[in-house]
Amino acid sequence: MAKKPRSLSDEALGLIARRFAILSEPMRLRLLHTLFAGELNVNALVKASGSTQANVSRHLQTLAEAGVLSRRKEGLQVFYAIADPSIFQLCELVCGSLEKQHTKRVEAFAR
Amino acid sequence: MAKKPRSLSDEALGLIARRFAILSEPMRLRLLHTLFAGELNVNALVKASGSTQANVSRHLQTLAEAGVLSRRKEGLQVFYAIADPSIFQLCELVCGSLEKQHTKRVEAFAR
DNA sequence: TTGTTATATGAGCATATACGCATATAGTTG
DNA sequence: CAACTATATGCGTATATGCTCATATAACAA
Repeated sequence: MAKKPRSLSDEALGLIARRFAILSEPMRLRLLHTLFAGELNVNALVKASGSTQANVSRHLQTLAEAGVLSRRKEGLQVFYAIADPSIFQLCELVCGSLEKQHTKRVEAFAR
Repeated sequence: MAKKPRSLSDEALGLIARRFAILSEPMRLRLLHTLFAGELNVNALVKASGSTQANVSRHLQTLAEAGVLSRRKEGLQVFYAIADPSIFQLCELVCGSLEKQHTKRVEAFAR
């Protein structure tokens, strides 16, 4: 069922492209990677990322609006967590693909 | 082994982000989707995409440079094909995730 | 050679967005 | 109420990139 050819509308293509665009910024990937260990508040993410509070806040909002992160307010603090588990698999897939590419390049020079 | 926590360098994050950026344009996704059926030359892709020859050529080059497509010259024509099979899984994952999101939204209104 | 076809590319324009700075808002404490 | 903390946001700027138009290049044919 997962293998049947899909016919994609312009709207669907736009949504898919948007999802990839969300993941196309190194700073957002760093935040996601930090959140792989579990829920964190903004301040913790600011410290872990080495970026500014304003910048981190904006990226978190972008990720939350896209449904990638969940947002939970507790007093003064806001906690973000990964809401879409497919993110793990997406990153694993891309990492694996890039590693394979790199291996092939190395082998091409080694012969 | 695939589940061990990865520690990602800035360079690795940049490469991963770059791969996602490659997939973040609707026109490139349309070209990839068309190529799911098999190898095609530029002209066929121009017709299938409804875009201009210059634009399609540029996008194909972007995808080929990223290692997503392969390039084969035969006389006057150039044939492109999907070189990285992980693309199929990436698109399936994203489509599945977006469908799930949509379903949840519908259910939220239905209650 | 000249002409024709298929593809690639240089230049300019328009748009999107990441970032920094300053400030606003919300919640807590006194 | 004021003061403090945690987070969000408005604005300006710089950069990246997608698109169009025109032209260049490459391969083939006559």
